Parts: sequence; structure tokens; C-alpha cells
Amino acid sequence: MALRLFDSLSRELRELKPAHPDGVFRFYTCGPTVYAPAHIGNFRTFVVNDVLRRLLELELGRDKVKHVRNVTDVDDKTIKRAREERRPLWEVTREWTDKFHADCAALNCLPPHVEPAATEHIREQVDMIEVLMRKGNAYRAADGSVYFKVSSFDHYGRLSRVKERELQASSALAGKVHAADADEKEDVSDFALWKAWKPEDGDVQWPGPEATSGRPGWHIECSAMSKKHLGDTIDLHTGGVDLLFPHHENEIAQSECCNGATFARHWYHSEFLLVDGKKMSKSLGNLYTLDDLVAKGFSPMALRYALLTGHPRKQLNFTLDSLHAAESALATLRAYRATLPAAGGAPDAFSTVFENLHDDLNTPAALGAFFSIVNRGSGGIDAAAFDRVIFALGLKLDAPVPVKVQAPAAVNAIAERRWAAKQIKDFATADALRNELTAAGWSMLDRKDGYSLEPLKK
RNA sequence: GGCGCGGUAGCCAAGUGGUAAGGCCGAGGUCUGCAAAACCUCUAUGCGUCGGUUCGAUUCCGACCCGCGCCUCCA
Repeated sequence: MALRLFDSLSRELRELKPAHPDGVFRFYTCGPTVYAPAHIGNFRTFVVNDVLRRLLELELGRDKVKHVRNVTDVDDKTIKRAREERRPLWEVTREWTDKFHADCAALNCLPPHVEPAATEHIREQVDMIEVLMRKGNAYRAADGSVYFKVSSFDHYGRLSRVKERELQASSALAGKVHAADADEKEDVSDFALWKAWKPEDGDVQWPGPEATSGRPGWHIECSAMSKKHLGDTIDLHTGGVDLLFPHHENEIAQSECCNGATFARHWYHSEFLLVDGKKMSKSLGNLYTLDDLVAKGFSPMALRYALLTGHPRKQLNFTLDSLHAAESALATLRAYRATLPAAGGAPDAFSTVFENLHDDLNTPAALGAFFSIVNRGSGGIDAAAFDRVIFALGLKLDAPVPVKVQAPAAVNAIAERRWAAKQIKDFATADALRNELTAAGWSMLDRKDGYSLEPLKK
């Protein structure tokens, strides 16, 4: 079953298949900048890419997909954070890289096969910059920084369809553009390949092109790491829509001018996650991290499910309610799974689910198809087929770990009295005591051999 | 100003030129002393507004209204 995906460059659905003779699909995803915990919007992209990775493995074979996702561990934000905290850059970036990995694991994302860090590929970046300088696509400014000359690349703007960026200068944002442009560029459109060392960079510096110390620009990092680990031409390059311009546009310019080959055969961008109808931002106070949601009592799996309920190329409005819905939906799937025999069902029982997944990664339609089948009952379905769907979506249906919250002594005492009343079938008293527990914010779950107490869900 | 996206039930969200998937919530029921869980049933004469094309439009076209994103921090 062909896997078709929208291509941001040609703006049409195209089949994903490896171009290289070895049959290995080369897949690059722009990873996080590690200076703070990633928020759930970041994770939308990574979860969507994880489903894509899983589908590719199912389609092409586990050893026929090579997924690379970088870590940006040097840039303005990481340097700023390190300076503010008076810590070495590597210490800050390692802390947040570790946190990112922990969050990804909690969300059941498969680790990429290679996870290159920008600071470990300085040489490769400098090499590319030097080639670009030799070819006349880059120039050194008075302060020692090196810029890419946008006018030297005819195809610039094809991806983002921004033909003449100079036009932007006369836009409402002109003031902002000029204010941020207090450097030595020949043209406002040009972008930094190498940033000359400045005092505020402290000891963050490396020998650069022609031995000028400084640090790499953001865009060159992905071009260099992609080239090193996947070659000059890759099969698929993905990221969030916000990276489409300028990041990906710049990557194309750098890589194609340097390598003289098509950079990526296919581009895919996942849309933004909105919270309460707006883009997440600190100023709006609607920015959530995984930890924020876990602290509210939600499971990471609920977030993963919620992130998949919207079409990846459409903005998805996230609400806490959607997390409640996700928890309930997962519970339904968990209960259904328990009724299935291990084998003996139709192998293609869930083919409609995969058809939707293969049709431009339509996860909401796939979930709809999934539940339609589940609602028909367990006849002819086995756990193996069910689990293939669960694998593709990357869900985990382990029973949620009960939150170990110790009830206050007073609540325990009421529960004990109610249990005793129930044993002697004094139901009037038992009901009255249940009401007391509810008023105190606790729920008492009866079993044959005892009971448990849980805080009432808000 | 330029580029792009969207407006479908209380909430989230698919989809099609031929009469609206799915999840959540809610209601009723089975079961349970009650509650919880599980299971069953029900829940949009209508898909932003106004026109047009058509035998027929939520689905195509046009205008308008509203919302969102990007335009060198940004998943």
C-alpha cells in the first residue's frame, strides 16, 4: 500500500519511496533547540514525525529507514541561557537534551537512528561554508562574519514562494527588519553562515572559515549534518511550518549551491498546535510542557493521542478537555484489547485504518476508522492485528499507573466506617458516608474484598 | 502590505457533487444495594453569511464576515 504524503515544495500528494539504490529511505527532521523544556507544540511535530517513521518502517522494512534528527546546542538562545545561569554552554544543553529524551520516551517516540549535535559538527559546517565562499555564494563581512548571498541562488524562494524578499522591507514590518539588521550584510535578504565572535559569546567559539573564530549560523547546521549522515540528496525533510521560511529555504540554498545536487526530494511540514485558539506563547500564559500536564494528572499517552486527533497539516486547537477525551478513548481501547484472542482473526481487519494513515497521514480519519471497527465488536479480530495499529500510532495501552495519593487520615476514617456499615448492610449509613467522602473530594471504589480511595477527577 | 490556512453538533474533529465518520460530554437502559467500571441505545433536516453553477452543494465558483499562522527567536 503506497504511502502518500503532501510535499510542501510541489504542493501535491506524492508517494514516499527511497531514491538511493540501497533502498534505504533517508529521512531528516529538524530537532529541538535545547535551552528549556520542549512544549507540547514542539511535541506535535515530533509525534507526527514518529508516526511517519513507524509507517515507513512498516512499509519499507525496519532496516530500510534511516531517520536523522539533530539537536541544536549552540545558538543565541542557548548561549543566552548559559550566560544567565553562569554555567558552561555544554552543561545547559546537556541538561535539556536529557529532558527532551525523557519526554520523547514518555511519549513513546522511537529514537532517531542518528541524533547529531551542532557542536559536534563544526568542522563539517566550516567545510561547507568554505566551499560556498569559493564558489561565490558567500562573502565575509567587515566584522568577520560570513553571509550567504541570496542573489547568487536563482531558486531562492521556491519553497516558501517568497520571490523577492526585498519587497518585505516595504511592509508593515520594515522597521523591525531594519532594527534587527544592524550588521554588515550586503543585502537584508542575506543570512549568516558564520557569526564572528563577540564578547558576549564568552568562551563559546570555534575556529571558523579561514581561521576566524566564532560560531556557526543556525541554518548551516542542518545542511551539514544532513549531508554527513544522509548524503547530498535526501528522500524526505520535515519540520514545523514555521521552519519553512527562512530555515528550510536557507538550507536548500546552502546545500544545493555547495553540493550541486537536489537537497531534499520531498518536504513535509506539520502545522501549529494552538491553545485556546491562539499560538502558544509565554505572554499569553498558554504554554504547556509535558510536565505541566502530568502535574494535572494526565498521562503522556493522553497527550500523544490528543496530538493525533487533528490532521497534521491543519492547526489543531488543544484544550485540557481534549486530554480528558483522550484518556477516555484510551481506556475504551484498553478494555477492547483485553477481549481479543491472541490470534485467529483476519490479518487485514484494520486495513481501513492504514488506508487513512497512508493517505497523507490522516490520523483523525484513521482513528475514526479504528473506532468504527472497534464498535462493531471483537468478532474476527485478533490482538496481533489490533497491535499493529497501536504500533503504527505509537500508542501504549498499559494500564495507567494509579496515582499513589495518600488520603488524609480523616478521609480514611470515613472510608473505614463506610466499609464497616456496608458489611452489615447498613446502606443508609454507607450512602451518607459516601456523600461525605465526595464532599471531601474523594471517590471510594468498592470491590468484593476491599476498597480504594481516589481523588475526584476535576 | 505579501504569502498561506481554516470556519462542520455543548467540546475536539474527519469527510463527500446525491443527501453528515469517529472521540469526549450529555440522556436513557443492562449490571451493581448505591457508586465506579463494562456493555447497549439515543444525540447536527444541517456543515460561517449571501449569491451563482447544477436535476441536486456542506462539498464547485464568486463576494462578504470571522478566526489563525508565517514574513529572518520560533515545532
